[in-house]
Amino acid sequence: MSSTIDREMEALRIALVQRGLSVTRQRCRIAETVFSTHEHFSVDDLVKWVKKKDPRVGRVTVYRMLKVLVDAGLVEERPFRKDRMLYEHIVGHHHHDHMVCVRCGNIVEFESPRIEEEQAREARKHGFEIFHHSHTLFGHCRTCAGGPKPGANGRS
Amino acid sequence: MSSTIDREMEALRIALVQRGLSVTRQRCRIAETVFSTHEHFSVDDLVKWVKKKDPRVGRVTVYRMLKVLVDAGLVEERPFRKDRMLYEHIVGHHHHDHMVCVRCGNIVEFESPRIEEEQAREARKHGFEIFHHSHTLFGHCRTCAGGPKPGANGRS
DNA sequence: GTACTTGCAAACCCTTTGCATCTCA
DNA sequence: TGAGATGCAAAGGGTTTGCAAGTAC
Repeated sequence: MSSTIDREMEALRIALVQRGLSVTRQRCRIAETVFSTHEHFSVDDLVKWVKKKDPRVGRVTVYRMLKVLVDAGLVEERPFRKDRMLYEHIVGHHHHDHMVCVRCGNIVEFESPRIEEEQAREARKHGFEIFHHSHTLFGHCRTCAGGPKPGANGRS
Repeated sequence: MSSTIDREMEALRIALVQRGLSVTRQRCRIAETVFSTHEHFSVDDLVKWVKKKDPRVGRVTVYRMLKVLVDAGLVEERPFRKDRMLYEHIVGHHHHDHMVCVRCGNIVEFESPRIEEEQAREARKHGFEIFHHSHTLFGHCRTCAGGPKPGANGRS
């Protein structure tokens, strides 16, 4: 199982070298931490996790390392919240989109090849060249929507 | 033509009264300004436009009024930029999504009933109740992509 | 006249930057 | 050893809040 992380750490080292950046203790700790999570996290979350392993890693370094990880395509930004940026560790090239529960904050992932196709068609139609996209549904998850609802078709 | 704005101002007054809020000079100036634009704007843009009409309207009131307008469904937030929030005046119930050019900042609007359907199907599948969604493509617009590209099929 | 609104300034909070010290290569 | 990395503290920049003065109704 840890071989997945090993492979990702190898990809990281390559990414660093390609950019002329050094492989430092801090960068490795941060990357390891990111690679071992599959939740959406804030900078603050990441700082806490990393500091638990090694208190000698500073918040500023985490910010700077996240930029590198995003640039290398190992992490993606998720602008789900207006007060802070969230990040997600990207494994391989498996793409998915999100449904965010505005009540409990739960995040459900989904993927739809049909949407992707249709989206590509729309882009072509407008002469637009897609680099990446963000498709997010906001509402209530099964739990939050299901609670106080007998047979009705509720809406806030 | 201005009857459209008149109708929207009427809707605004109703929205205010329903919320137990007063119809003040500032709120009217801000709403008029929002209703007469169809571009995506930042708080700063709006403050400038409103102050041009009436310098006695403060930035804080604009922030507060935008919250009311969003809550009333007359304006929507567009989290296209990480450094500041953008807003858009919603006319009627005509929904559309966006393609944002990361080079020139140009915003192209598109709509696809097929995507909407597929999206609703995905939500149903996960027991998710959609309130609103955000679907944004980031890349190069026709102009920016068309420049230095002979026949290639570029991707970042 | 009273309760709500406004707007200034200051506070907040996330993020970035300046700079002296430290570390990788 | 030297260029690059780190981390502290402070600055930056958008957004929110406290509060006294002003306004709608």
